[in-house]
Amino acid sequence: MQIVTWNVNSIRARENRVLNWLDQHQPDVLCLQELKCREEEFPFDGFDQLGYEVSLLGQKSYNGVAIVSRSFADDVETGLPWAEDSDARGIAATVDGVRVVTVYVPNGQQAQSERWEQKLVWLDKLHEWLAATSSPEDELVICGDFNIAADDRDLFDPAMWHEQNLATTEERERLQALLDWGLSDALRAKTDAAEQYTWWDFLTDGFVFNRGLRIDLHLITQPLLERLEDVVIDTEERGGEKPSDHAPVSLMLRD
DNA sequence: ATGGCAAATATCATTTGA
Repeated sequence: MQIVTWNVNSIRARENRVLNWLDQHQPDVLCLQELKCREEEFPFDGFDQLGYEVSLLGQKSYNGVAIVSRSFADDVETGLPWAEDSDARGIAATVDGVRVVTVYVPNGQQAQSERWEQKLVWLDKLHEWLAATSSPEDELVICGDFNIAADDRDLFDPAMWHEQNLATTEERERLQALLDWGLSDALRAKTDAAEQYTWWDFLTDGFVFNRGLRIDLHLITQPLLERLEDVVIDTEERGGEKPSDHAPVSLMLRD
């Protein structure tokens, strides 16, 4: 089973890229973040034609998340991690027996800022929601753009990033708390290697110089850890004309 | 003193991203 996470940075700007990738790779589940559109603006037709269904939570201009699946998406839940959140940042569904949760964690803008404080609260709420609705014994994956570099191997310049937004102790503690509940960072279960980046900046042409971050993650429970085959970052998709600034990341599970 | 890019909005400039 292949479960992919991809921050597409606008589904309308990336429609052809996403459909071509989907057709070529044929994953079971494709989780998308940063749709940047309302539900009525989502390009459903191309997904239909490839034999996929789309469950989504849209929002004008910002955020927006979707679960694209080959099989029926059961028990779709939106409004995560809490019902009153005005941002479209979370959706969950059960596909082929696996509970798939995908999130777009708030960016935080700058360490110690008001947005950063809200990011910490959002992560606390995600933890509360998870603990209230799920068990570490479930076959469950939380994937998405966490906007946190788990440790210094996940940063291109640790000295420059020291205690900066995405790399602060407080953010890393929130991520660790999720792991302590009963999740494993799937890529780290496979490799200790540095430079396993999933994002490269547009501003300074980061991809060309491999100045990237690993911020797109799959966190999996023990039952899925036992099925873990590999995690594959498709850096090729970051190249060419008009890519997203994030690469698709695939969780490969044994049947 | 803080550039450089990309996307959305209805904009000819601002916000957000990470």
